[in-house]
Amino acid sequence: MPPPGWQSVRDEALARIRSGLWAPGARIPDEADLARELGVARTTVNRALRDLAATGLLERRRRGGTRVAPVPVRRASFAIPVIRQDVEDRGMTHGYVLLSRATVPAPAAVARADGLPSAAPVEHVVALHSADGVPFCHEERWINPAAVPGLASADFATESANEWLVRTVPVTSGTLEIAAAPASRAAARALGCPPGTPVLTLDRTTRSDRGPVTVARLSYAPGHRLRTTL
Amino acid sequence: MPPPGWQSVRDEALARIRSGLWAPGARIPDEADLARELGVARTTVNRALRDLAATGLLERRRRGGTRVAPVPVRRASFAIPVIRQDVEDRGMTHGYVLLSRATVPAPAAVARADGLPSAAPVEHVVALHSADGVPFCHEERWINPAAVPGLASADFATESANEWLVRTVPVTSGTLEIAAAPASRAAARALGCPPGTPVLTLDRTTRSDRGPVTVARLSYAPGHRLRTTL
DNA sequence: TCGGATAATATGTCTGCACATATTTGACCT
DNA sequence: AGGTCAAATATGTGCAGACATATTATCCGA
Repeated sequence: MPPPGWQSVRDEALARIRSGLWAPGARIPDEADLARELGVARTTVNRALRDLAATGLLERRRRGGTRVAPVPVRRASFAIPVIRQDVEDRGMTHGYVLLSRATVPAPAAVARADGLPSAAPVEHVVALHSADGVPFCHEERWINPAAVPGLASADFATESANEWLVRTVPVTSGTLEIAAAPASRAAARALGCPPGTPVLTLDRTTRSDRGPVTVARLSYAPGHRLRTTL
Repeated sequence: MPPPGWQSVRDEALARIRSGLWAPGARIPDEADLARELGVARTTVNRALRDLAATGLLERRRRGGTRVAPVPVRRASFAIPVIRQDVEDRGMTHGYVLLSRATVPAPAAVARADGLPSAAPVEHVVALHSADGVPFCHEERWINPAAVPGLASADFATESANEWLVRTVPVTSGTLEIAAAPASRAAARALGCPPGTPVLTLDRTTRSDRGPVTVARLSYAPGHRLRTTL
């Protein structure tokens, strides 16, 4: 009988939920009882149940006990990788081309998303990532020079702004928005599809303790899918 | 001096990463040393570092020690809620209309995604969710009757198939794919937009231990965004 | 020099115990 | 009845100590 282990406890709890023994909304035995029943320490039960609660299958409240979530709000997690790694993980070779770079006044939408004063000077960087020579992802990015020392001397011709930034600027927080949008004219040209083609877009904003760092829109080639397992 | 606590340890580690004291790729002190330095038990340090590793900021290997992830692959997690709840959480009232329901031979794409024999009989359910009366999400779903006892007597006119299923069938696993696609003719009509309009689609497959349960495509109204914070 | 067995090491996990903290229950008083 | 406050309770977290396990480093012989 090799491993009791917290994962076994979790699996046992999972089985009871799935079998209906523990019905949705119903309260389950408390940690101490389960520990006794399963012959493990309460700490171990705690870890297992905390794990299930993190995935949304259980709801726990102090003194209120633990109950099976009435509606199992599954929680899906995606790895948000550096694009080069994403491509290479698919067994393809990554290509990168800098399309343009310039200092411009921040467009209104960017200033708003980033919390920058309107029309503040920002670095505008546009690039295209490819996989095995096929356009993969169009990257349009605005960088706040005030929060990024050394920006002027960064060379985005050989390294993507994304990678340079994660290497250089310690990011403290940010947001991510996923949407479907018609390909902009520039993105369409770069991706080799007609303007207006539906493309998956990821809009990221990141901040450091020096203030807003960058706003980026990634437009993936038509047909791209984000996948995860539940 | 209120709470040392594992969260404080995590925050301290975070600060060291962000400040560059612990550089990307570099190895950090081992748990025992940190525990001594911070005046907590190793268990506490372990929990803190495990937490950071789960978010992708640290990489840990037995005997190999812990190091700062060279490229911080942030991990974003979305709650995949029941649509009604999603709408209500936004402070809007949820509406639901069943558009059609029929038993049909499984389309090839569905059979493939679900691992069903081609043209097996499946239940085809189409519905529209609305928020404050405005079209919100078009739901097209195929259900495998073989894995869902009681399907015939389910009433999808008043309750969405989604909710009925999560209430009725214990799901063991599944996949989720997010993509951008042109609105199908049916989805466009239901959502009130021209066919071909870019819409965000979520394709879900779910399985129980009885076999494939359902394949669903949710087409969100144009402009819909999935948001998360990093 | 190349393997391969062996030791060293950092993390993974369990246990038993203790105390902290959020909630709920219920007793008590008005 | 109604409201207040104190107990009871389940989870959250901490600690020290121990052993398990993966992986790396080292040593030794062919």
